[in-house]
Order: sequence, then structure tokens, then C-alpha cells
Amino acid sequence: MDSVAVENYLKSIWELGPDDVATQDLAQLLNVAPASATKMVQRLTERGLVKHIPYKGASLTSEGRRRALSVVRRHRLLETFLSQTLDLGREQLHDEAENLEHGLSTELETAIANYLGNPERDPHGHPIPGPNGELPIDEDLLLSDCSLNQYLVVTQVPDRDPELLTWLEKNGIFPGIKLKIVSRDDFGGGINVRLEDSSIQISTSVANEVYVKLEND
Amino acid sequence: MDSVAVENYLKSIWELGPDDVATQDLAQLLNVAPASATKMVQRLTERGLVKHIPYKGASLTSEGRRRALSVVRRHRLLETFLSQTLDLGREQLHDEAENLEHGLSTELETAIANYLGNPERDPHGHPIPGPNGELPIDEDLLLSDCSLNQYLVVTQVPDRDPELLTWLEKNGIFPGIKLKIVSRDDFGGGINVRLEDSSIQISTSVANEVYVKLEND
DNA sequence: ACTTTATATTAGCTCACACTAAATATATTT
DNA sequence: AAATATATTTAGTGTGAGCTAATATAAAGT
Repeated sequence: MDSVAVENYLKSIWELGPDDVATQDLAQLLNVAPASATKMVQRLTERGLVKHIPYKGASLTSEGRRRALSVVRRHRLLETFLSQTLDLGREQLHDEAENLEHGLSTELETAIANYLGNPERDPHGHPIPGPNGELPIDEDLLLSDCSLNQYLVVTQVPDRDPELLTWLEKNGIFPGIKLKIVSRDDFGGGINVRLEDSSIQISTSVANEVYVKLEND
Repeated sequence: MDSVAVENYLKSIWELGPDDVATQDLAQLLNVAPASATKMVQRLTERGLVKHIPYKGASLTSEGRRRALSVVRRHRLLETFLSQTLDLGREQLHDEAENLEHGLSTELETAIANYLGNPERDPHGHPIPGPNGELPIDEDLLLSDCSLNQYLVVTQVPDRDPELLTWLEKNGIFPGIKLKIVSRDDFGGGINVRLEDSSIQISTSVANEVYVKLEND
């Protein structure tokens, strides 16, 4: 069984990947010194879970990817389970799942998945990998890439930043909501969006973390 | 925050306590070498969580006890929560809770407790400590201490051994069930018990782990 | 009271995972 | 092409938690 540290590194490399993950980014995401990240990347390379080209970057081997996705699966199932049983706000879910994911046995993972009816997405709209690390191809579009006046439905919002999530929630942006882009401000100023009964402005950096699909799909 | 290892030691000392806990028993319960247990007991003594008289035994300080009971609380809340949402068998609960208890934040602990209506006992009948480590006085009687022909109700069964638990379950012994002792075999042979619609024999060692109360309480 | 046996502790080692400081690569400017 | 800046890696340490082998203490038996 992988240690908590190993699981967290694998998951982080996956999140930053797929290729040439910089030691520094990894270190920052995990709140450790860059040297610590290098060290761990080397240990993982030893173990065959990571491929590392020094001074270039790290990436997961297929076994590493499998294990990373197992962590992601547990994380997302837990988020879904907690949000469905207790009613925690979407913004609390991430941290709680983060703490519990490492202690989830395969049996309990399965029990939870069955209980939930093997859902395909978590409450943030992120796809849940299958038990063997299959990840459905994600065809969602970046909100910031969409054209004006198309009818869109939000599919995914970011989960790491509770503040941001609270803001999105307060402004009515969460999976399932319909909207369209009515105009773009120049020079990276953001986009103006029309929802059911409100209009808001969304900065480019936020629009880069929200995914949507066309309404008629 | 206490490490997983520290939490496990504290909980184990509490379970084996209250006084003069032998290093060896601790080591056995935690599956580590006796020397490792001694070492940890010393570290915990350093930290003021344990009082240790060398060659005599260890016991918890009041702070140590508080933290041990916090682990026990999380464990028992999780058992109750899992048994109520998913329906796992009573015999799976213990191990799963064991894995998850260390990752449960105070907020989630509270959310679960509220969701469950602040229960006083877990599915095995064990009392759940309060959020500040208060443990209600446990007045239940050992089944093996009871007199013949009293009308009894089972209140607690052991949770550590899935095999035993399955056996008890199969023979109809679990919290809430009514029974009476009809006879005792001589020389530690066990007791004969009459349930609603069956009779079984229970060995002394098992009867020493089952608690009951008088029916008319 | 002495010896044996059982239980505990100490000593010395190992491994995982963190850190800082120093050294070395790579990338970017001038 | 050299100089500077940035990123990465190596070297050296520390701490937590485990192990085995050797030693010390307490309990039991003769």
C-alpha cells in the first residue's frame, strides 16, 4: 500500500500533468521545499511509478497513473457521498475528502460507489475515474473558449479554492446552470455572462476554470 | 495534530487501561515489536500524554485520555454513520472506521454527530464519548456475571473480531436482543442461554465480552 | 536466598520524508 | 557570447517510527 505522502505526490503529478511536471510546481502544490519534491520524484522513479528526466520534468508511468487515478476516484466518490448524505456546502467537500481519501479501503470504495449508483461525476462536475483507472474522455469546453451568444450549460467548477467556489455559488454558477456569454471585455478584462435571471462579469482566470457544454447535447 | 501512530497508541492504551498497561500487550495489539512500544511510550511521556513507570506499566494523563477519547469518539461515530448510510455488516464496520478515524476533521465529526442526532451508542452498543471526552458511566453488566434466570437485554458486543461477531450475529446475539441464562456448565465450560426462539451455549471467554442490562430498566 | 524465566528497556540500525545550504543546469538578457 | 536569473539537484541533517540483539529488572520456583 502506498503511503499517504506517495499518494499525494502521485495525485499532484497527475493534476499538473500529463507531461513535464516541474519540481517546483509540485513542491508548491504540496507545500514542501523543492528539494523534497525532487527527492520523492526520484523515489517514485525507483519504484517505477514515475518517469523523470532531470532538469526537464516528471510524468507518471502507466502504473503510476493507475494509482493516481485510484486516489482521484476515492476523492471524488467521497465528495459525492458526503454531499449526498450530510449536506455540506460544496466548498467544504474538497478538504474533507482530501483527509479521508487515503483511508478508504477498496471494499468501502465499492460500497459507496454502489450506494451512489456508480455516478460519473462528483458535485463539482468532475468525472469520477472507474475502479481500474479508466477516465471517460472529457469533452467539455472551457467557458473562456466559447463564442458569444451560444446557449451553454455549466458542467464543471474548480474545487480547490473554497473562496472562489463560494463566490461562484453566490453568483449562481454551478453544474447544471444555463448561461450564455453576451460580450467580452478587451485586453483580458473578462467576459459578461447572462444567466437565467441575472448578469455577471467573470474574469478570464475564473473563466479558465469553468467548463461548459452546448445546451442541446 | 497527533500522528496516526500516536493516535493509535493513545487509543490502545485507553483500551487496555486504565492502569499499568504492559508494553507487551500494547505491542501485540498494535502489531509492533515490544521495543517499539517502549520507545513510543517514552515519547508520549515526554509529551505529557502518558505516565510511565519503567518495568511497571503505562497509563494516560488526563490530556492523553482526552485525546484517546477523541479518537474513540470519531471511531464510534464513523461506525454508526457507515452502518446507517451504507448497509455494511456489523463485522466490517470496525476495520473501516479504524482506517478513516484519523482523517476526520472536527467539523466533519460535528456534522456527522448532528446528522445522527448525537447518538449515545454505536452499532455494537459501545458508548460514544462526547466532544470533550466525557464518557457516560457505563453501568452495563458482564453477561458472565449475571445470575441464572434473570431477564436480560444485550447492550454491547465486542467489535474487534469479525469472526466472533459473525458467529454472535448468526446465533442471534446483538444489541437489543432479550435472553436469560438457564444454566452454567462446571469448570469454566460456559453458560447455556435461552433466547426468544433458540437456545445456545456460550463459552466463558465470549460471555466475558458481552454486556447486558436487566430487562426492566 | 539463589536461580531461572518472563517481561522491559537500552543500544544501535534502517527507512521514509521533511528541511537548509550549496552546487549545478538551463533559460533569459544584455 | 557572457552575465545574470531561475530552476533543479546534491549534500548533509533531523525526526518519527519501526526493527533485532543485548541487557536489565521483576516474579516465580526450588
